[in-house]
Amino acid sequence: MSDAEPRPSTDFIRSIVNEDIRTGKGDGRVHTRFPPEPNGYLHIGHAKSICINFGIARDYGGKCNLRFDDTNPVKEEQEYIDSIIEDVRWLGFDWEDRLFYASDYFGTLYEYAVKLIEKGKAFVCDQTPDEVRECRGTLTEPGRNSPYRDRSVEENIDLFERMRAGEFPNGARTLRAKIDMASPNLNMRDPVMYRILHASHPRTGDKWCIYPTYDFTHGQSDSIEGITHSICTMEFEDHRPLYDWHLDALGIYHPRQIEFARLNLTYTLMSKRRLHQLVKDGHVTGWDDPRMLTLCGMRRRGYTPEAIRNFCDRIGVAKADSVVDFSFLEHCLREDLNRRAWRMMAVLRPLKVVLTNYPEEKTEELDAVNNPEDEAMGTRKVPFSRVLYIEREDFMEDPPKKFYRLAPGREVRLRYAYFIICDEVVKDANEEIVELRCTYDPATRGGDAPDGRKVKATLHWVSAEHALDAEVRLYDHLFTKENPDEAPKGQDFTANLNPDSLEVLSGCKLEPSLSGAKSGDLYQFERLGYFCVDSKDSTPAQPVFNRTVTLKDAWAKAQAIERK
RNA sequence: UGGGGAGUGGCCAAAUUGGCAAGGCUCCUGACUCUGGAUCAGGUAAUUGAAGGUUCGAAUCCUUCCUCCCCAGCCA
Repeated sequence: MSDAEPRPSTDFIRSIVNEDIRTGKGDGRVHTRFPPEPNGYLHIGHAKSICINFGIARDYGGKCNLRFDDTNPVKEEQEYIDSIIEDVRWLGFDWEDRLFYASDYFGTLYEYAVKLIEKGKAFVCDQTPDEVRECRGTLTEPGRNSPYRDRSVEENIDLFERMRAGEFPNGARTLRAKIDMASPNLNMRDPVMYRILHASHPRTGDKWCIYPTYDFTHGQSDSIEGITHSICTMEFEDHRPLYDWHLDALGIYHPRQIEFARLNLTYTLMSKRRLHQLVKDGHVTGWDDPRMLTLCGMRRRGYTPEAIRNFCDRIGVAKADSVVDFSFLEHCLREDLNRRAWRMMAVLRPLKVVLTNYPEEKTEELDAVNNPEDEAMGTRKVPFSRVLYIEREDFMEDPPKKFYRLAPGREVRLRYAYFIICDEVVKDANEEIVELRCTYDPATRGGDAPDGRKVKATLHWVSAEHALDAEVRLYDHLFTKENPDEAPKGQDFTANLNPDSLEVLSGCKLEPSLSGAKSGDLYQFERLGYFCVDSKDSTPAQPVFNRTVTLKDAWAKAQAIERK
């Protein structure tokens, strides 16, 4: 094995896992978890986290739990729980019987809290939110102790029990960890462990009126589940000392928290707050709008789980802030679609072509390849007749040098059909081109000339008589700027919304094989891009297709550069 | 001006721990082609944030500095 493959480099998290296994930490066990808060829909950034957590479990023969971090009933809803379960499953991951909720542990967490009170490591504080803020200090100044910090264990226990019993209104008291108000890490300045929230919880209903905070919940939940590596994003790095403090104070099993940089993508926004805003303010049609980088939006757009997973596996895992080019996501998408999608012909902006030397009543069935990348996908028949549609942009009356499609007097090939020559351009009163009159060469049936002559272009087409009508939705980036947050003074990201992010085309002409198209089928409309049936709005009578992504298009690119 | 992180071609990102700067995306050529797709071949692009220092040798070690990100929710 002299020319061994260079071993794929391991990211820093896997290096840590390797080291832990080598040193026998945790008996060589690997157990991760994906811990979403059910307060919104999952997006491509979550996919990265999902792929890391489930991927590491898979690679090391370990396990990965799905755990909802549902400690804030005022923001969380069953709708989100349902969508998250659906999306993680769709992405292709399996948590077997390990679907958990932090709320499953509310009882245990309460006991843990009592334990810390008994150890003198927690106290009930009567300060108002404003007073807490007041005493917290600033980035450069230490905080001051709460006047309630030195209550007796008995009084703390009594008050905490009464908090639980519902004796006090929201915000009246909190349970706080007794750590260090002078800590340079603000998270360590006696952080709140429990707050009073008279709110109904999607899972526990009205059983509780006090709820543990993230900091008092996450590590203990990890501990309870026997998590070995608790992987989260960088903004929690400051919380790690607190994560560790709770676990040590409690003296329970202590997982290790590891932080990585969250995903950013050009032309897209990832924060849930702003995703909410886009939906709420009607800039998109919903969480599953195909322009959204939510998993449900991407699914509706035609992204495959395979493409998303491959993308996540290839972008790498590191701690430095980064912004991945959107074109890389598209690259991964096309790579998958190219080898799986059925090739079809569809004309989006039809231009009528009449073959003047083709018999009026005649129809032929021509053979077309379903996928040149995969012979096993076979061939199909495509009907051909005297009147056809071609793409408007495939004809130019007065073409520039680099344009080598159809033009007056020029010969091109109709894919899988015949060579045709354009003899005449028919215009209406407004000088609009409404029809092309062409002649075909019967000897070129199937697309090859027996005399060996070549044509520069091959066009897609659809027989008018046999065509299916459809609506096609073309999508572009939701934002015009690589960084949507880069807005003019006084304006926010909505100033960068792309007015052309959606273009709806009606009266598109599809080849008849598409009549059986159903949601989830992957298609390439030849020379145009990849398309899918819209899962919401399409009906057999009125089909609606979404453009998932265009094909790479050297001609379009050259034109775009020329226009600049 | 406290604390915590991070800086490697335009964008991600490796570099077996001091040994002669991978790979992918983008971009540009060319070949091939019944998709201006795919594929194949090649190319442009990095004094590794900066300056000093140690060393035969530094992206890796030491000093100083610069820049960016996160933290003052009873959100996660």
